[in-house]
Amino acid sequence: MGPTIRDVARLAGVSKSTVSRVLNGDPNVAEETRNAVVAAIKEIRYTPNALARGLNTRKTGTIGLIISDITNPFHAEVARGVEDLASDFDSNVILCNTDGRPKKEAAYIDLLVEKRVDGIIFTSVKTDESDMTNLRSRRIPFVFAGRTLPDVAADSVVVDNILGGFQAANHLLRLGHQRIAYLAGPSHVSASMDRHEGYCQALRRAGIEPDPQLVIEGDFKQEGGYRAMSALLDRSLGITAVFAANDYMAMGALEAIYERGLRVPEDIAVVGFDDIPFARLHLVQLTTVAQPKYDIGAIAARMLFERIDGKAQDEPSRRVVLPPRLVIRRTCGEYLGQRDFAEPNRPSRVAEPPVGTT
Amino acid sequence: MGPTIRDVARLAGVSKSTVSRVLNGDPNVAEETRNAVVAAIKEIRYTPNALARGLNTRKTGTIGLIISDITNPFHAEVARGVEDLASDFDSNVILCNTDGRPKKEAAYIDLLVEKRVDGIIFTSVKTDESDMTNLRSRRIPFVFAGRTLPDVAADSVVVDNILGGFQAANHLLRLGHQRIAYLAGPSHVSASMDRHEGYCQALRRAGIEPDPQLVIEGDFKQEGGYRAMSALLDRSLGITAVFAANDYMAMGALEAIYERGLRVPEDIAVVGFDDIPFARLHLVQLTTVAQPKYDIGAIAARMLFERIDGKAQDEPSRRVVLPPRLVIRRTCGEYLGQRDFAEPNRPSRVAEPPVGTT
DNA sequence: GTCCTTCCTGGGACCGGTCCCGCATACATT
DNA sequence: AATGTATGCGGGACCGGTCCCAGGAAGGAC
Repeated sequence: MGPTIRDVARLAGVSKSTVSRVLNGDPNVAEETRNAVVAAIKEIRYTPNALARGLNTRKTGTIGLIISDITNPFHAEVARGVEDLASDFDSNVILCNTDGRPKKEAAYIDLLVEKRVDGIIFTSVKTDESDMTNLRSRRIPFVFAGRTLPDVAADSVVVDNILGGFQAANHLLRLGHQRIAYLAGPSHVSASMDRHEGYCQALRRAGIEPDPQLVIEGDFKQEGGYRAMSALLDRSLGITAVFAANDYMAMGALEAIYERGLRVPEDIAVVGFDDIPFARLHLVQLTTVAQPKYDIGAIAARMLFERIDGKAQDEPSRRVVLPPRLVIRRTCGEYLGQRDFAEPNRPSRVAEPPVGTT
Repeated sequence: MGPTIRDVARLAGVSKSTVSRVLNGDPNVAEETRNAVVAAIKEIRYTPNALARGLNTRKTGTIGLIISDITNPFHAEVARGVEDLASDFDSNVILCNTDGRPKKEAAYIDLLVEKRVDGIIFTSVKTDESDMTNLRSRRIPFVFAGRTLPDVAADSVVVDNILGGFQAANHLLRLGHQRIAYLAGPSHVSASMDRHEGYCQALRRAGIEPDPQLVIEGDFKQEGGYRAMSALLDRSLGITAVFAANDYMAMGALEAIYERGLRVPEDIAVVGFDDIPFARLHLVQLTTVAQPKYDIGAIAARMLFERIDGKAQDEPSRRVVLPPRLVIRRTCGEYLGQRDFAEPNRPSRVAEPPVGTT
């Protein structure tokens, strides 16, 4: 259909090998020849066919991003980090929303393998081990962003969830709270477990034995946070503060609290996790533990490209742990009154991934 | 590297043509032969190479999605609609964030053309006409989602922005407001212009001549909404209500209003546009004009695939106009007190695109 | 002048599929 | 028995590039 490399060759009066050389910036081409080829390319508006190229270079310049739901602002921010970095590496990102369903995930992986993507980034929550070994045997590199799979030896970049949980609980403790509830995520998610672990550590360090009654499981969504908080309040357990495993659940919790005519933070203090955009809204001012969402994606992508480019070909798997950051706003009572607009979350230059090998 | 179709053929004792037939579900294959081939495929874990296939079928099963920023919840929702539908059509979506920069957009288009995507969906704001004619000449179908380019004859699906603007202003008018400000988006964006047009129509119908002083330009972002609203309030123009061209700017406006110690809706009523998730937060309860974001993406994708599959090959370009929907919450004073959780925004079955030809 | 490099270029196998064409066999038709 | 037709399968050109290999021309060393 469109013009091919042969058409260019014919017009420029050279062989297709030479055109190919020009296309790939081979220095061993006479200036004159190069100009002729470039002119011919312009003239017939030739665009190389990446399929044909990929067929024998075994590089497609495309990576897959497996994500549970791009509609979730946390994931959107991670995705943005991934895409920006891919763009720097002249790569494209294929977006795959799995809604956390293993079947969808497996189907997507198959598709990505068929398309011979250069690598895959996983953000989604559950992942089948057999898929991993499949990818491994096909030598398709992959990395986990924002989560990790205990048994799979693979590159990953995560936030220190234990530390984050500790920071959240510790902040509440130093404000004098003693009865602090934890709104957990689904029990199989390691992030939620780790945050709980940090919460327990903080309590124990303060000489308080964690009370299992104060822990209730949610689903990482607003509705679940609302229900969990409502249930907690109904039991009148003397709670004065609550730490939600993510901001969405904190949102639901706030709602439940306000609905009962209670005040935040006077009656109940609230801390979230993630620092999604809504948390910094003037009306909300949620105190929360911020994750470097964009960096998680960007660093994961950088690690992936290092594998792809063969720089880190056969190194052992690396695990980058990023620090969480407590952002103090209004919902715990230390509101300082200043505006707090979206901070620039797109570093002009993404930092090299901190070394940290496992 | 990996096993090829020849390996399968050898193992099954047939020719590669036959394997290809099995792969593509050709009925003219003996049951026995088919079984042998399937078994061979299983045994050596063969995965067809989509590059090789695409090279001569001229179909890649991949579409491009050009978007300004996936981090924007409006776009994320549209993207989700696109991706879900692509998935139904066994296609993948390549995500391209342009930040509205024409240069980035042009670069992405080139890349997508090189990869021979089956089609492209545009959501981003500015688009170079020459890129369009380029795509046209290469016979790569494309459709606009959520916006339209006046001079380019192409498929598009948009919300009726004039009607939306009318609904917003009309709602404020029937609540008794007379001095209604409009926080516009960038002046070159047709959506903002159209919403302004609807706003003017509503005012005129109520016998009020629109006052240019009450219109101020923002940037579709929170910060811009904050600045615009602050400027407006500083001028003491007797404003009792404000219509923001999108929810982000409404957020900023709310902030400016609260900062001055004014109350919403008692002192100033606020209406937004889009209905992004934050708008329904209990703490915010923003009255706004909802766009069917998911459907915009899904319908755009459906239209694109109709072009790709040749069903709508040479039909004239179609323009689908979706109705906006006024969602009354708290910020205008008709708060009814009921909770308002995320409504199910993923239709199990996406409606056929309403016919409507241009 | 001969030989060796270095630079530039062309030829052609190959990447891994699809698909057209042609052939063999089996069975129905006249 | 001769002819026609449907089914099942193999051979090989082709999609549009990359890249190895070989060869010619030019320049330097002896």
